[in-house]
Amino acid sequence: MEQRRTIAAAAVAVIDKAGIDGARLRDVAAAANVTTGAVTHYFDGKDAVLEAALAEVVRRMLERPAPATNAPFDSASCIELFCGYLPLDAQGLGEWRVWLAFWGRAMTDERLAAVHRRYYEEIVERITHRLSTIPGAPAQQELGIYADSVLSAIDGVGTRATLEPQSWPAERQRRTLSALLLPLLTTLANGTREV
Amino acid sequence: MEQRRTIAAAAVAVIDKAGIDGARLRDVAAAANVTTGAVTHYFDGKDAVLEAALAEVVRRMLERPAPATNAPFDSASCIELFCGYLPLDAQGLGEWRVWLAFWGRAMTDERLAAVHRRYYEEIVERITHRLSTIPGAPAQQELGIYADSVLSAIDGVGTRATLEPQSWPAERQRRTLSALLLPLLTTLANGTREV
Amino acid sequence: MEQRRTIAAAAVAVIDKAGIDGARLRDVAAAANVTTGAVTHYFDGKDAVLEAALAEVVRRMLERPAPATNAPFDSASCIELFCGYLPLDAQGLGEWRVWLAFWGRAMTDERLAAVHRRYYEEIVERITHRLSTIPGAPAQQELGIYADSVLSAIDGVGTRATLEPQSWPAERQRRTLSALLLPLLTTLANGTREV
Amino acid sequence: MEQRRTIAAAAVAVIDKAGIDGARLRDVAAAANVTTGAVTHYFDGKDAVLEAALAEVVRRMLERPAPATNAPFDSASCIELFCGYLPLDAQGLGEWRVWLAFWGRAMTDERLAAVHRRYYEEIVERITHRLSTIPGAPAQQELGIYADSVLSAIDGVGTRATLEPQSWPAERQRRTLSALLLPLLTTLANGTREV
DNA sequence: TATGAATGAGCATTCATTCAT
DNA sequence: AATGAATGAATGCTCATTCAT
Repeated sequence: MEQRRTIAAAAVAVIDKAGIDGARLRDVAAAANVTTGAVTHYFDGKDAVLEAALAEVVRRMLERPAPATNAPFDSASCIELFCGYLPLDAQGLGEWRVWLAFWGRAMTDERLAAVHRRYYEEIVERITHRLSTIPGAPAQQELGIYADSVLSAIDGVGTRATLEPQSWPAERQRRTLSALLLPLLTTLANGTREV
Repeated sequence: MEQRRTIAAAAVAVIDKAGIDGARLRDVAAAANVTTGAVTHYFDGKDAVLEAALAEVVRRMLERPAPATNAPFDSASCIELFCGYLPLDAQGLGEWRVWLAFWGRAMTDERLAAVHRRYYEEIVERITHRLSTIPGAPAQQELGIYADSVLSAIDGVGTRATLEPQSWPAERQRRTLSALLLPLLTTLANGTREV
Repeated sequence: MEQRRTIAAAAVAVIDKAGIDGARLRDVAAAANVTTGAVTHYFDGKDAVLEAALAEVVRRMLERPAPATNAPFDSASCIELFCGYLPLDAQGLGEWRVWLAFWGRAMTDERLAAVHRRYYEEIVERITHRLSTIPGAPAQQELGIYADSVLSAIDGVGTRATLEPQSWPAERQRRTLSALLLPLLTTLANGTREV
Repeated sequence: MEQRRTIAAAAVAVIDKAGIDGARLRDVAAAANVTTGAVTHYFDGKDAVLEAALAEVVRRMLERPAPATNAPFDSASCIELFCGYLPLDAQGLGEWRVWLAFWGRAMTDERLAAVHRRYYEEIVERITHRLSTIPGAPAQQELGIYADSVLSAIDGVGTRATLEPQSWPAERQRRTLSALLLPLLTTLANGTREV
């Protein structure tokens, strides 16, 4: 149903503004221009709305970055690709805020944790695929540790930038992620694997 | 008052178990072996209790890692030092769980955000100090970008390990952080700065 | 309309299963294989559906017992006739369950109370008619007290059997009703009236 | 706690007036001169309040009738004792209204059903004890069927009188119960057992 | 200092009812 | 005649907070 998507999007907006704790179903309904009854008509309850909101954010985060090109490998453009996952603009920041707000809940809510795991699997796969285009890169299987590293770098920078957005403009995020990944990619490209 | 500390510690335990949303003041009181009245006697309200709980976790996280030695620089031991901030054991995981649970709230609660910022400043200072012991390291001022990188790496790995503890035993955390930081430290030690 | 009857029957089934409080119009609609809109199309509201359900049960209860025969009076067969009103089998129990569920509502709902009264009038009349076949029975008018007695006996046994169906198989119901009515009928047949 | 009893009594009053369906926790609280919070402070929820209300009514019903005397057996006074269980006055009617309102719920609520069963056991025991004082009465064990009969008679008359209080003044209830029980007691006293 | 009974505003949730199709 | 999405008032329940002791 189209309304489900609308309500989920409204929930994302409300969580972005008020946090998960401050997100009331009434506000979600108002943001979606429907009544509270409509919300519970489309969802089994608040938890279901929250889960849909998380899924909505995940969907957006996955749609955002430019798809991997077939151009020959280049460290700078590779890093730029990874920067696409960072909260560089207002929209990205909004998504990260909601995404990060769910972490606290995912620890005590198995359904949310499951959505999380699925998202990370997808992201890791994408990163792995990208890294596999590096000339001299190790076998797909061995790339896992590097994909984990890249994802951790993105998460670390993204987290900091989300929690202190004033101090972390896009440029600082890019610089920090580059500082972390450039040596890694160089090492990887040189075939020097000494983990 | 000693009781304040007791209650804050109890709050940490409750949040670890039930999450911030599931943390009721009654449970905190019960965990501290006091009455609800005692809690509101020592604190102005729930937010104050939460803030104290966050401060308690921060205190523990800062006390945990071994202090920087004056031994000559060594990449492996330097990384091992940073690993000390990761959720390698049950206790560390408990702290990270609470710490991470607060991120969602810090985005909409300025007081919590302030505690956060202060903690990061302290951590960044420590990391910077450690990096400054690297032979051929750039000036203290220029080290900021590297300190940010190291902290982001720790946060990224720690976050993932906290959210998927089953899949992230200590060894995997160490390996991933090493993969990220070893090339960085090597670059830094070589004096090659090309960010 | 035939649909009214279908919906009323569905309501009876739902009330039997979930009780009056647990009977939702949605479930009634589902049980009747129609939509909620159809229910409110044929009835003015929930109360009207409930009233129709009660009427349906009353209709069934009146249809159940064998019609009085013209055979010469016989205490045993007379009692057996009255036993026909008891919840002796699964179907009868289902009717009694719904019937009894309505008593609670009838006390605060005049419309339901009216259906009740009409049903009792009909039953009393039937019982009176049956008693009037007893040789030496008093005048129709005086029989009222005995009809009330018989009806009370039936209600008392039926109530208990409905509330504790496990402990009240058909045989126990018959035995109890017989113990109550046999002395009464004997007294009546002897013309000894000393109320 | 004394308050539990107060609230339970208030619940009985509300149910008497509005029925179980119309009994809102807010009204119960108001009737008890406490807030809704106090109600849920003393009870786990609405069901618990209802259960307590039922228990309160049962307690009252058991306290009402005069205790069996040791006077020599007398049919009239024995019946008068049983009449003590009928809704002869306003207070008794109120208790019966609530008691009867619960029947509908007891069929789908095991906890309420359990309270019911316990009450009936107690009543049956009392009646059995009373019947055992009849000269020439059968053994205690055999009295069960008669106790069931007496209880059914009381329930039948009480039910009718509760549902149609206008038509069933005390006198009519007494007369009907007498008509039912006098032949039974006579039969019993004569030692003629032919059930 | 400390208690814990009591408060009551705020919330999700239920469900009969409506109405455009 | 029939649909079923949408409504929104009504209600139970939670829980931080208060206050008399």
